[in-house]
This record gives sequence, C-alpha cells and structure tokens, in this order.
Amino acid sequence: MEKQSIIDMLEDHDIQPTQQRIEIAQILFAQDQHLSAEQVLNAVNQLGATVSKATIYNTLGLFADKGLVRQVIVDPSRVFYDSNTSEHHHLYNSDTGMLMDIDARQISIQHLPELPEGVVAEGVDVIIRVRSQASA
Amino acid sequence: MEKQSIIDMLEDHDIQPTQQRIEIAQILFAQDQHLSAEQVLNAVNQLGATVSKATIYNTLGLFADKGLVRQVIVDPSRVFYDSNTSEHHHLYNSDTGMLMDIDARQISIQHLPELPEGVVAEGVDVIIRVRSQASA
DNA sequence: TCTGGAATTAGACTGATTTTAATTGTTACA
DNA sequence: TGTAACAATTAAAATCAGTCTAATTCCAGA
Repeated sequence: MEKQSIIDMLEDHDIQPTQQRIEIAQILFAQDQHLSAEQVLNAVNQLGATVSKATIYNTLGLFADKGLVRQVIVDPSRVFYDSNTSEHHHLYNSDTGMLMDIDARQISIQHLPELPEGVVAEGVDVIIRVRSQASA
Repeated sequence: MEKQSIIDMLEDHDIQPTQQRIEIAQILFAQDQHLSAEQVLNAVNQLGATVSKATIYNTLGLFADKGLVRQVIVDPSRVFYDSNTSEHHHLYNSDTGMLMDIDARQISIQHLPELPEGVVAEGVDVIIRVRSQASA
C-alpha cells in the first residue's frame, strides 16, 4: 500500500498521520491479517524504525476506536487486531493459535434478541472454536 | 446443591472429588453464573475454607476441560467461567462488565462453513457486544 | 520564530495467570 | 493396616500482556 494512500486513510478517519502511525498502518494493511500488539511491534522494528511499545498500544487502540481495525478477542492471553474490517466472523484453532476469517454470508443469524434498556449494540462476534484432531 | 450430588457430578466427569474441588463446585453451581477466578477465590474463602490461588486456577481449568463449566472469553483482561453449560450465547456490556446469557434458540445460525482438514469443531460462541448509551 | 497541545518514549508498574519446588493427601496393595 | 507411589495442594516467585508516568519531542498555527 502506498504511503500517500495510508495518509489519506488515516486522515479520513480523523487520525493525525504521524511517522509512527504510518509505519504501523503500513504493517497492518499490507494484507488482511490478525496480528497481536507484540507482532506489530516486532514487524515495525524489523523495518529499521523504532516505535516504542507504548505507542504500539496507543496506536492500535486508536485505530480500533476509529474503526480502522477490529479487536478480536478469542484467546485469553492476548488481543489480535484484524485489518479486515469487512463484515466477517472467525474460526479459531486454540491448539495452533491459527485464526481464520469466515465470510459473514456463510453464517446467517436469524433474529437477535431485544437488548436491555439503555444499551447500544456494538457488534456481534461469532467464533467457531476448533482443535487439531480429537481431544477433550 | 447438596454435597453428595456435587461429589456424584464430579465423579461422573472423572474428577476426583477432593475437599477443595467440592468447595469450588459448590460456589460455581449454586446458580447459573459467570465468575472470574478471583471471584471464585473470594467466594470460597469467605466460606471460611482456604483454597490457594493455584488450586483455584487448576480446578477451574480442570472443570473446563471436563466440560463442567465453560470458559467465556469476552474481556481481554480476564476469563469468566460459566456454570451454565446448556447451549447458549452471551451478551456483554464492555462498559459495565455485565455478562448475560442468551438462549441459543433466540439465535439461529444457518449454515456453518466446512472446516479445514484435520480439525474438529469444539463449539460456536456468539457474543453480542453492547455499550451503555451512545459512544464511539 | 514561538508556543501550547498532541504524540512519543523509556521504564516502572499492575494484575491475571503460570510455574516452581516443597508439602500434604489419597490409593492400592503387600 | 502400613507404606510406597502418585495425585493434589500450597506459598511464593516468576511471567507476561497491557497500562501508566513523567519527561521529552514534535508540530500546527499565530
């Protein structure tokens, strides 16, 4: 993805395009993928640049707030950031840690229940949990 | 729940009914609920007994493996253990931390995608994420 | 060029969970 | 019934993702 289109994307989402944010975005949007904060940190720093851990977390949180990425909470030990923001669900293999996208059209949710008072829907996550082979 | 029926339940699931496990089970199965490890620790120890943190974690993990409780992963900061093992989904308010059950019959999933090779389905989690009032 | 707010940083800190290494049951069978 | 072998429990230390702090750096706008 070109640097200028990344800058445009950030500005479209009301995010000041700083050097660090651009580098993080370049990693994230190189392809649809699921990265943990630590993976982003390593990837960014392998490009020579140095971005601090705090900035990685600040930026991923900011991107998630602004709708550029989506947090995927499937593993108790860490959050994944999904650079595919089209509507879709996930398949997670807890043995291998592999996380796959599932097209939302492959799963249809018939009717959502009425929500409690004073509450606003944020989204619906569907996670298909699998394991390698047979196991308890 | 009576102590004897708890012991029976544990044995039915190939779990040695030790003193500590019985106490933990008594807390968990007093009603359908979602408790974090820390909440279980506090609840157990309020009954006078003392169960160590390590045993709480070991036991909750064991119960989950054996199908007595279900881990609910909705919050990046901690795991909830759900003593309702009937088929159902969840509604999670990330502002308040409130976690509610949703009867599985209220949501119908039309067709699951084919799974990758060498992989076994464990289950499908549906999480409806909500917030209090309007917010980003 | 100057200035105030925003962004970044290193490093300390937190809190959930795990590990360690030692102790305490429990069970099976001689 | 005693005891060896193994399972469970424990306190305390360790780990590790994520957050916070306080100081510095970076800009955008006047």
